[in-house]
Amino acid sequence: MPKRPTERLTRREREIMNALFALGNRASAEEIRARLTSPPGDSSVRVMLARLEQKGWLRHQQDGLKYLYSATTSPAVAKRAALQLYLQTFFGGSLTQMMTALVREGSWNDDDLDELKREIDRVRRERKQP
Amino acid sequence: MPKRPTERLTRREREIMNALFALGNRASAEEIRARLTSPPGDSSVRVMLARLEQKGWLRHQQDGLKYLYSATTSPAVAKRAALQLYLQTFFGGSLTQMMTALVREGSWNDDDLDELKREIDRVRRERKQP
DNA sequence: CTTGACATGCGACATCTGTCGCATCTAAGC
DNA sequence: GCTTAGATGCGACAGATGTCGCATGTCAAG
Repeated sequence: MPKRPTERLTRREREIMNALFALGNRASAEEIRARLTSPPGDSSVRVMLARLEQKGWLRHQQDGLKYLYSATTSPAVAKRAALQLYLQTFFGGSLTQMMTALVREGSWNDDDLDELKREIDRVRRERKQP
Repeated sequence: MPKRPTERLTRREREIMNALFALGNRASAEEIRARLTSPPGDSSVRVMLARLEQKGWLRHQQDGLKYLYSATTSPAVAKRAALQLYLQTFFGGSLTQMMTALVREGSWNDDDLDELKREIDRVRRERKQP
């Protein structure tokens, strides 16, 4: 009966979820609090965490005295959703367009570019034999 | 005297800004409204637009009878900020890591991969002569 | 057993959000 | 000159949001 996340996230709630993902989807109230902009009191953060859990976005597990929180939605799914929104907003939904733009605009060193090329070749090679 | 955006954006406000960028940073209230999830009444949207303008995130210009809105922050800057947040949240801030991950996970066709490689080569070549 | 250091969670509350109805104001057509 | 279609913006308002203080509970050290 882990309730499915339904209601939408507020600004602070979204911020908390992001912090949680940045922390590897496993963190205490205090670790999360430290990552928030203008960190509110610990009390406030725990209220938000409780609300998020209530809404079905989080679960917690006891760890000694404290709770460790993690998202019910997997990071992979959240990551994909966030990217989708970003693409839709700034690149008309085109992943290719974004990639080429980033290659062009990013500040890359030769090693990065090499690695990227290697990755491309590897993917293409694996594609040949399905 | 175009006031600098200061206060933070609410969920709906963020959604409106995103819609505006997706529309090429130049759109009417109605065009924006159509892009929102569970579009509210037109009256509501115009209140939000007015608030955003009040807060310094938007400006408007008359176009016949109606207003055309655009962000005071350039799309380029907004794009960069959004990416930064995404990277921080899901890839520890590493652009390289994200790129290789996307090459690996994305569903690419050969043309896309070719174009990407070509872009990489072009960037590397231009780098050689600074 | 008392005390401290940490945690959780409840109740309260000022403010912000999101939404709408309606009064107005053009511009164009009868 | 009326009327109509399409816009803007004001005032109101219920409910959501974000914050905190404090009561409570637990473990470990004195």
